[in-house]
Amino acid sequence: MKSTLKRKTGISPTASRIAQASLQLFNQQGERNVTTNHIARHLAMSTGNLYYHFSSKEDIIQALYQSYGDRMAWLLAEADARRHSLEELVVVLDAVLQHQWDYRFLLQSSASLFPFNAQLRASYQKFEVEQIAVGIESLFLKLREDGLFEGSVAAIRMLAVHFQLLQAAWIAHPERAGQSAAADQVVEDGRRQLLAFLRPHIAPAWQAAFERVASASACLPALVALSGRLAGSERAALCY
Amino acid sequence: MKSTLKRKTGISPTASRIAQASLQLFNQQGERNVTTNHIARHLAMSTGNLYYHFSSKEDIIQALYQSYGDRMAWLLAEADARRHSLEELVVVLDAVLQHQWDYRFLLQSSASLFPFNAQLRASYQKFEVEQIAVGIESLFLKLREDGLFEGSVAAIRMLAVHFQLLQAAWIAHPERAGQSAAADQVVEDGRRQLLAFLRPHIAPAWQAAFERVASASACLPALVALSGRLAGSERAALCY
Amino acid sequence: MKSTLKRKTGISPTASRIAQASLQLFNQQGERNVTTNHIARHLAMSTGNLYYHFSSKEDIIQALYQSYGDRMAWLLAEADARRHSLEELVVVLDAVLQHQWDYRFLLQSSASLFPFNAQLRASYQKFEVEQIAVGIESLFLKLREDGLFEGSVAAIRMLAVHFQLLQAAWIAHPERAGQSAAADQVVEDGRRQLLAFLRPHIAPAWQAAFERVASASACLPALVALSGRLAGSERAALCY
Amino acid sequence: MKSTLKRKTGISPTASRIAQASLQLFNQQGERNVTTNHIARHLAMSTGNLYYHFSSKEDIIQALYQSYGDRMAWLLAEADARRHSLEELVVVLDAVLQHQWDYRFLLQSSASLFPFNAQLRASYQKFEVEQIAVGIESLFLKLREDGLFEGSVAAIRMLAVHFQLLQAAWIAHPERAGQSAAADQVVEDGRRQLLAFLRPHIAPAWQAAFERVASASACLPALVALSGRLAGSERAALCY
DNA sequence: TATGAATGAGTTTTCATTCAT
DNA sequence: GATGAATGAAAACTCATTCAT
Repeated sequence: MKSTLKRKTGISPTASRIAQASLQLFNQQGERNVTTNHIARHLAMSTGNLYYHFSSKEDIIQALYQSYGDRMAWLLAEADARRHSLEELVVVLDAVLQHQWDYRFLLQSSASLFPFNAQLRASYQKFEVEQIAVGIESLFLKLREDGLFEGSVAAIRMLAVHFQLLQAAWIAHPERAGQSAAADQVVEDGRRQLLAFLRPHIAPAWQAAFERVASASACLPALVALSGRLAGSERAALCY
Repeated sequence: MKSTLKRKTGISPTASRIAQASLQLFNQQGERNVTTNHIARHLAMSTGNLYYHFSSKEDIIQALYQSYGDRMAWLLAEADARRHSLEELVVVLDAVLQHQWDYRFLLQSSASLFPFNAQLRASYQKFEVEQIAVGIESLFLKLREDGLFEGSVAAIRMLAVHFQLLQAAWIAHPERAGQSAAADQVVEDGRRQLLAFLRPHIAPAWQAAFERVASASACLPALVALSGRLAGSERAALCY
Repeated sequence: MKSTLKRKTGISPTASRIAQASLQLFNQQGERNVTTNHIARHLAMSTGNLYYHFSSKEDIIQALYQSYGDRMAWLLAEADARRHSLEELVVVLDAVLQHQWDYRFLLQSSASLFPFNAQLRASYQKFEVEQIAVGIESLFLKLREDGLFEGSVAAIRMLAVHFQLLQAAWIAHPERAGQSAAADQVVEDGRRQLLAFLRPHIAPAWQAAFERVASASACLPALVALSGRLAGSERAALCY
Repeated sequence: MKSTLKRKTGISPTASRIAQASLQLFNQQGERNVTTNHIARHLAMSTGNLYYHFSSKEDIIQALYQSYGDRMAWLLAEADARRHSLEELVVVLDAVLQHQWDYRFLLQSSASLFPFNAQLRASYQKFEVEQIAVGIESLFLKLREDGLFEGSVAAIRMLAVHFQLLQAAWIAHPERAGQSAAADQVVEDGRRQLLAFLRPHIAPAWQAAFERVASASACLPALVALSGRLAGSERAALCY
């Protein structure tokens, strides 16, 4: 698992550069406002070369979506593996928020990306709905069985849906809460808000532990170290 | 307050027809995929005439945003006025969800509309942040003072933010929750989910009343009548 | 029947100009080497305007094919109506050759136009195969019944096919016979060659008349007059 | 004279493979739709390598034209050598038709290949006009002197031209005669049609022999054997 | 010989906007 | 108010060809 932007093992470094630059520009200026010419020019590269590596603009977005979904699924699996430690769960939450922030153009323009784009819709079904949504629901239900959450199965299911919606909405519209776009701040505030959202559903037995974790700043050395393990080197390569 | 699509009192009926058709097409096909030529053709009208009434495509969106914000602010005032009756509050919630659904293209593509669009950004600041967000927060704090909500001021503030995010996310991405696009269903499910979201924060004294309202179907005659008063004639004019 | 380049009654003069210019450029330089930019520039017109009148380059070719087929079918009907006069038949033959010469790019590049072009293939089936080919066969069989041709039905059927192939081949590759591209010369030589091709199949009773017509030059006043009636004013508008 | 695709004796087998693949793809998909990248990919070869062996796409077509013309001239010489046996003449005719079918893209798109292509035009002059056309005319005139054809020198000259045009048209547009693209069928029907075309010009003394040959199927062992000698090994190398 | 990434001019097409009538 | 033809800049994408290795 080197770089999540590599679609297959051995993808060319140029394709990787194109994907990275596209991600950066899409995030900064909006996918709509970034043309293939912009991307190529940004990389001091000919359009022809860009199209040598990707068959279309859609193909680039598709590849980005792929790598977004891949890592998202992996993070979900991590959360599942670490679900007995609240501290580690929060670290994963941070990593998820950071990841969504890294690919925020997808969350911000997914609605405008979908109409009349069969391929992306298909990917969306596969990743977002079938994997991510199912994974989050499953995680929440397990946490309920572990005793973390109180409430009926139906209630926890709904909680999972709301959690996912809030997560995405937070990333897509941080400015709605009067937030400027400093990455770390978005992640930290996001964590705080999501934890606040979950608080009423935490079982009494866990509340003390929950408050301890919730009030801890992101800078605790242990968390940082763990976070490093999760989100480490490859992120540096992807995000501007 | 006849039609919320009129920018000023006495605006031409043609401009109104243009705005209505644009809203319909934007919602159905995505703003990105609807050209000014489409709109004009849809109205069996010349492009030139369209540009006689609106100075640009952006101007149309601006007008739609205006009318969206106007009614939104009015609904918020209604909620404030009716905040002593849970039944009526829910009616307003329905009206808000319906209104957001009517203008869903704004919620779905706001992120992709903003970059490099100073005017829209300004409107956004004015309406969404200064009015709507402030209004919701203020409403929630008043409801807290009325005894409906339990929690610290900070907690209720956060609740208001989450409430607004969830509302918007629910409208913008109904498919994320496996929801098909049947308007009435979206509204009804949205109400149910938002109430479920609020439930943990309802003070014990109100819980019985809350459950009564939450379990009531949308078809209770009284509610319908009230809803009619709220969402009445102008909606018929706007929505196909 | 004003101009065969008008697809419907009342087509805009600009669309007509585009079609005419395209026909001229396609004939002169080959469809392959003529871009929509060339056409627009040739008419001192913006590309956008060209695409306002035709939805694609294919659409232009389609329109040309349409008008080619329309007039071709009409000429065939004329031939049928005049089949009792050899003189008049020859006049129609001239008109057909002239018409094919006017649209020679179609005959020259039909093979390269077809692959992967469903619409044109369909038009081709409709016009060339179902109308023209059937029409020529039917004409030849009637002429056989009139006593002009000798031979079995099968033989005359084959004669009709060969006649059509020769006609097209003559227009498509006049240079193959060492012919320069002077329009009138192509037509006159084509007529002579096609008549020579038919000669062996003429029944003895008609041979004297046939030779008289075959040896007559194209300039006989009567023929010219008749030809004028057939191929008259609209040709001037179409062909450079 | 090993492979007609070798431009000089001893040309590299790679160049040969390129020419063969190009021929195949041009025939199947039309020269217009086959890019040099297609050809290279089809051969699992790099573009660079293709351009090492041929200086341009035109160069490939040129080479194909060369080998087409070479074999055509050779077949014509064969026809001349065998002109005293009708049976053998027909075998040569079959070989010619097969050869033209093997290179049908040239006949189908010659018109669209010529404009602005000086080299090809030159080749065309050299092969088609100076050699093939002259050769066919000379053959027909000799056959006239041998007593096979009746008619004036001028008439036989015209017959030769028509024969060549029909041959090419038959190959270039088999669909024009409602013919599907099965190679053997095209050849067989072509022979039948061309013989029917010649029939009226056969001198009475030869008619019995002519009918015998014309009605013989292509499968007579002797013919097949002879055909093998004519069209043998090199065809296997050229055609997919 | 061979590779394959890179080039760049060109192609079709789109669309917000203008303008003469 | 209304028409609709016209504009032009820019978008996505293609492809013959080159070049460093």
